[in-house]
Amino acid sequence: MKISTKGRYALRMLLELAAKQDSGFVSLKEISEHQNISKKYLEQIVPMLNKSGILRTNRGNRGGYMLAKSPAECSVGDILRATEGSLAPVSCLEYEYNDCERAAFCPTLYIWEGLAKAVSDYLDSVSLQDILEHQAAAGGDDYCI
Amino acid sequence: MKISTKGRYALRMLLELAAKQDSGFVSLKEISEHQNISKKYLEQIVPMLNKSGILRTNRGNRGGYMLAKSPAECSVGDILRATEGSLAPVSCLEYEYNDCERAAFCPTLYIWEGLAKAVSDYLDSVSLQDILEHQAAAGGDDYCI
DNA sequence: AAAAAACCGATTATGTCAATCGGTTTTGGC
DNA sequence: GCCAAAACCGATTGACATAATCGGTTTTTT
Repeated sequence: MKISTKGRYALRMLLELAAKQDSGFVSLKEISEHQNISKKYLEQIVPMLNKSGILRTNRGNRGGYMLAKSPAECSVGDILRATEGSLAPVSCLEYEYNDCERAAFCPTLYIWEGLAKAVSDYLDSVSLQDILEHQAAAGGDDYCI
Repeated sequence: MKISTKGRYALRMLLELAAKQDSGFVSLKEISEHQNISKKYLEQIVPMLNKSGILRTNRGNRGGYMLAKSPAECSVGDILRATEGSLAPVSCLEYEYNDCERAAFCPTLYIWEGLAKAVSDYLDSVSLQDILEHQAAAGGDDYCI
């Protein structure tokens, strides 16, 4: 039941972009140095966020990334779904339609559905904007992980 | 964010014990055959449940296991916490006291705390008894996983 | 033309998960 | 008392996902 580094790093990267919304495109080099995360590893995470329409890209010299939406419209749920593959707690809930033939008779399936809903509901309720505001009130920017 | 086979198998084993509450001690052989789970693998799971006071054991011939509490007192949260190691979504929340020196300044920590609470609250709200009743209404006993 | 950036994909190292193997100890029944 | 059946113990293996690195190509601005 762990969130992987991909998801956590993506969140940190996007929080930095959210804070620098008005500075135009920000390069991976800058993010990687600030966040102390390998640039090469971030390069692997970026396509996942692109595919979900979370990022806008500029290539070439002076290129970089910025948020495609406002921080308030960008939920932690969206970010983690894009980078974790899926937030489903069991594999049979990974796709929209459960193709397991025993699904109709599985006594525990509704438990996992309930858990998936609890997780999604919570993560969808928090936006990058919420975190920025919380951060402004608490005043830190030194990540545990 | 996946629940491992240990947790899922433990839940299935304990559901069988809950259903057979009045039959005295049930052997692993019987459970493993019913659930189609390797007996040897269940042997690895059992000590985790024992340590948490979920099971009662009888050794020797005619021995086996039974629930230490009533199914209504046994929550899915307790079972998964015992078998998954921890339900924490990030490692710095695995122990009661967060010993990470940056914890006070981490902008994302409160997100993970909120997620941990959402997960725990939901899983603690479901008991083996609830599943048995749901199962009686729906009528299946063929597990997906 | 050169520098800086995004992009691409292959490789490796590590670690956890899932499961198996080969035993020892305990206990009830004959 | 013996034996079969059960729980108990811990070491080993195989497979897979994670985390990260390496070595490049392409695009774009200056």
